Amino acid sequence: MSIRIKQNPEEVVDLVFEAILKNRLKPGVKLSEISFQEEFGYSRSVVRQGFDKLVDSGLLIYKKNQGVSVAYPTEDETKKIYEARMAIEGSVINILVEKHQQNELDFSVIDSLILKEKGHHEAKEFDELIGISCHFHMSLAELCGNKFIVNSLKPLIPLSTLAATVYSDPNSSFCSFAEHYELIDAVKSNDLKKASKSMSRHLEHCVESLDFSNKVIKNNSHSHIFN
Amino acid sequence: MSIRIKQNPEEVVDLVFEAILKNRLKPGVKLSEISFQEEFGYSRSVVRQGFDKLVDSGLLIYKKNQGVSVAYPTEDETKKIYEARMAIEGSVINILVEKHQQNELDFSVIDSLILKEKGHHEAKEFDELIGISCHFHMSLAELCGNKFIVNSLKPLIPLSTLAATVYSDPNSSFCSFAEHYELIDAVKSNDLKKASKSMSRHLEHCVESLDFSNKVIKNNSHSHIFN
DNA sequence: TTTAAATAAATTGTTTACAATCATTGTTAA
DNA sequence: TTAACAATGATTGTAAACAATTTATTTAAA
Repeated sequence: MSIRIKQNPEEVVDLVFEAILKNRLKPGVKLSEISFQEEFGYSRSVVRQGFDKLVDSGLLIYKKNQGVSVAYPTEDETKKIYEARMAIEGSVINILVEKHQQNELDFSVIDSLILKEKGHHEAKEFDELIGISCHFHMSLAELCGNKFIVNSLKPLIPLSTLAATVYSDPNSSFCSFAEHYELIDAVKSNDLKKASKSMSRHLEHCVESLDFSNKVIKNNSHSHIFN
Repeated sequence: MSIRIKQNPEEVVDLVFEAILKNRLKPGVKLSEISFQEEFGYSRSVVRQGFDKLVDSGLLIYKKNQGVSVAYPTEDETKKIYEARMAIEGSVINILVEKHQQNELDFSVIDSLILKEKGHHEAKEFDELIGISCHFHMSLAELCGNKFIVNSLKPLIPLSTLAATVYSDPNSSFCSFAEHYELIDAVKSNDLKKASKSMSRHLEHCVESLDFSNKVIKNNSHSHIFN
């Protein structure tokens, strides 16, 4: 077994990206370059490059001489994140239905994700659900086969997760699995109108499930970086 | 007059961004960190940070140990760039018409751009037209008042310019000013259907005006960085 | 006790130096 | 002449050192 030197900034990006998706990195938490270096073994310059990318995508917030912290979306930002998602994902549906009409779509990834969602839903493992739900939306974009569309959507998904962490209402369910199923069903039956409506209603429901009067979490203390 | 030390990576980004928009930086040209440092006075680390951002946005292509060069879109990529633009800008039109119906839109920026376009068009200054045309599309996105939408579209516009440089057909006109006017007219008259159609046809025309059998330019030699 | 100032510590910003890699040129042999 | 190889030069990759700034702690005065 060879010792691999970690020096790829993209790994830092993925580490933070996935940590946010899995809700292990909370909004507002400060990330210091040195702790990251010590925790994961990347050199500071590599950590910095990764952080820079994450700042560009909006997942981390940068303040001069104060480093970076995980984004903490405001109510207004949250609504605009979803407006942007609607803009992009609405078009994604258009493309998918058109592609499906020409039998160019392979649903295997999507189907297995829905199955996974169903499993976690029935087992009431709601924490797992968030991450998979995000992957579902990303997979839809990837099905378009257009990297530019994927790149456009990419930062918006974890931002939604952050918003959900801040404004989640324990009483209502966020990004429901049933709606995902309904959406895919409409695509599969070549029903553009129904699929479009399904997507817009789904995203609307996601926002409606949030409670903006109830800000949760502002935990800046941390012995280890991810909890 | 104080001497200002240049150390903002964002300035490097803007420099390259505008150079591409104004067609002064040609597709495929290699950019070396050192020449950039010597030409513009930024330190290498600052140049590097700027380049990194441009690579992330897709404007520059990065190869390990070989640095960066200006993107050179293939035919397939070009079509996907426009598919992605259609996805985003189609939704932009939806948002704008809805906003206009509630009198929330200030057309002053757009109107002055169209006037500028008209001037250059009549004066047959076609080189100037490209840059302004790009600003027109960006301004439309900015009118939405949603930075996430703007960020999504941002890299696609200069990529379109690069594609136009590679595949431009001298016989047909690219991104015509008349269609811009028609588009805005439809928005102003609250005609969603017409505005949507106008945008999709406009983008289609942009692609149709390209001649993919005729690759132009592959000029890697350069004494100075921008020509 | 509280507040303010001064000092110390920790973190970020930037440059510089060195290592690693690639591209080019020059040499030699078929 | 051409192809393969070796040596050189230039460029990029990385890390470490130093400077600047912010944050935390201590000290002193009100």
